[in-house]
Amino acid sequence: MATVLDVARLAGVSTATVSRVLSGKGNVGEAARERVLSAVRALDFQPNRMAQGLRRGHGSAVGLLVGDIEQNVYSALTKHVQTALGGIGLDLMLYNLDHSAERLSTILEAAPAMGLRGVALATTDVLAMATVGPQLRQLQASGLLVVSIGQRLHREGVPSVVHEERSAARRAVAYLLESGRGPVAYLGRLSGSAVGTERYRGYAAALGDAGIAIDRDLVWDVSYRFAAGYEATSRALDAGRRFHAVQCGSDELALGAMAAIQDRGFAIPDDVAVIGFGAIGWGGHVRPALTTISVDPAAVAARVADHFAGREAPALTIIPRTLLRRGSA
Amino acid sequence: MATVLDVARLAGVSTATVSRVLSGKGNVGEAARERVLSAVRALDFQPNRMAQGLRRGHGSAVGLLVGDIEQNVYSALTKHVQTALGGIGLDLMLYNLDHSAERLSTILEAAPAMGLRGVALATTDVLAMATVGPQLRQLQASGLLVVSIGQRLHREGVPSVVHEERSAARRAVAYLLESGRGPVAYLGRLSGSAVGTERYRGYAAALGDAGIAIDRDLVWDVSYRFAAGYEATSRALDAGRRFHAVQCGSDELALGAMAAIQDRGFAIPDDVAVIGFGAIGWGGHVRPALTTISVDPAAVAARVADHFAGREAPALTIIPRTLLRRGSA
DNA sequence: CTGAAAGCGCTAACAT
DNA sequence: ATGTTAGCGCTTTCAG
Repeated sequence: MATVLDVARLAGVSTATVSRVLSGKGNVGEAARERVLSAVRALDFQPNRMAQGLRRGHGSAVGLLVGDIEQNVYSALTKHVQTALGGIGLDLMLYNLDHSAERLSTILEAAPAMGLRGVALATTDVLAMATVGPQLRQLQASGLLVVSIGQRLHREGVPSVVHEERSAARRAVAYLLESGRGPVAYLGRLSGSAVGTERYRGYAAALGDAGIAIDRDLVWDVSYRFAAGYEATSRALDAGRRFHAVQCGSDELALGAMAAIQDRGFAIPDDVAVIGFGAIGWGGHVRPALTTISVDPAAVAARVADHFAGREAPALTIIPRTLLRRGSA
Repeated sequence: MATVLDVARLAGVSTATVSRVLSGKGNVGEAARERVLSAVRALDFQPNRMAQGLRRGHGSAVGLLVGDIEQNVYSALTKHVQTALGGIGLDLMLYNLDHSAERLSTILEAAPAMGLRGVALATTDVLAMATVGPQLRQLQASGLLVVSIGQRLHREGVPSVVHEERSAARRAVAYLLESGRGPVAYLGRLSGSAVGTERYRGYAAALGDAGIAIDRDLVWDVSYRFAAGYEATSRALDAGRRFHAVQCGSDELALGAMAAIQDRGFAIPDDVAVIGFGAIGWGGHVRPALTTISVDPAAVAARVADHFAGREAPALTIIPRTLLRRGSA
């Protein structure tokens, strides 16, 4: 591994000049610059990131904290964030929270010592701001860049990049109602999830718009995974609840609901229409194909990169969603 | 951020002693150790990873290079690898290869300067060993730990942790044949994928065992994604090919095949049985539920961690697979 | 058992 | 425009 000193010697300049050429800061004569550059190439020099980090006070990796990388929403996000960060010379340190608040705190606690340039928090779990808030502020005070993805924390001073939630759900449910698919049930996580509540509110708003009262028996509060969707829907079906559509809080849930409906011999969408939320990969390939609400991880990643690149960016960015009409509704 | 010097001062010892206590290397008197430890707690000291890395010559993060994090196989693997590495004090730097050989080379090239402790290569794409081989050896020469996941590179001197491929496929196809589901088609990537060929060979072996000749029209060489499976199967169906089962090289492909079959009004598994490969998350929730071949990311991660922990581990570990019988076959 | 001191590779004042 | 130099925080000989 060649060092700046090797480059400096070969180019016949001092290490300071090498550093200046490489960083682009400070004035360097054309002749010297040329020689440095060719020495860099000749030695295949790559600056040692740890030394740079030690000197600068922070490294060149951003910590991405995701709720659960195994869920497609997060893996798709991760992919785009990694690409976007790579574009501005930043690496990605991945931390899987596994939806654990304790783990989140531990990681936040260790972030400065880790040499992270910043932290991107991507979880929709409701955060205990009493403990997380101070930690986040502490990080910012240490000079770390902090960004929230999917959850609005801009009031807490954390720039946030989120998707539209309530209005998107509202439009989807309105579509169901207009298509004569009522009564419409809601399947999703109401508490514990920062976005779950918003989505439910969109459902409630759409019913309100249509002058329909909310039927508590048609609102199922569950976790986000497949099994939860399957069970809740099965229970409702077996209990003889009357509904002709289900708006789900996630695609996983929607798939679970579809399985429950199909297992009981009902047809989708004729007997029961289903709309998911999140447009994960396989939704279009299931039969019937899942009608769902879009996500735009690339747009999110682009905005997140803006923040880490130090580019001007709004404290709150809201990415729009659209209804993806496919076979299930 | 407290430094070793702060701790040393508070404990009334030298920084060397603090370092010795923290690393557990070297002898330290009981009294001194106690004082250091309580000083560490009092100051909430956490060693600066970049300084440690600079001094030691390498950092404490492992680079995980995955083919495509958005594919469930890789995200599940990543999750477990991150957990396992965390257990031995290592962080995870994620690099998404996007199946690009060029990107792989770039990352491998930069790895030492990045301060990585090691690199875990998780891709089943066929590697151009002429260029990748030397790079890998170069990394090892620089003291980086290198492990291959999913692809056998132990002959190249890279310890590998892989799943059973050929024999697992062979058993699955044999099961199809024994259940009277023949003729059996094979849908998967034959070239370009290091495991695709192996899986196909398992298929071929099972046919051979049953004394059946391979019908080239029933072997579809495609990429790994949904769409490819859908199209290949549609084409075969529309061309009037005769087969009553499809062994697929991946679950994504299987889902595509199922959609094609269902779209043409055929029943699964009665008209055509389908077996996937890989047991990704949603397979059990589709209808009919996908019969597939298991994966064990936790087992893989555990072995990978063994390598990075410097624990004794075999040059080649093969994780067994089992047939997961569900509804589609 | 413990301390002093050198130095990992780099950057940023500070000189010139 | 360019060089000199002082560390960033830590580990590790080398002395004692």
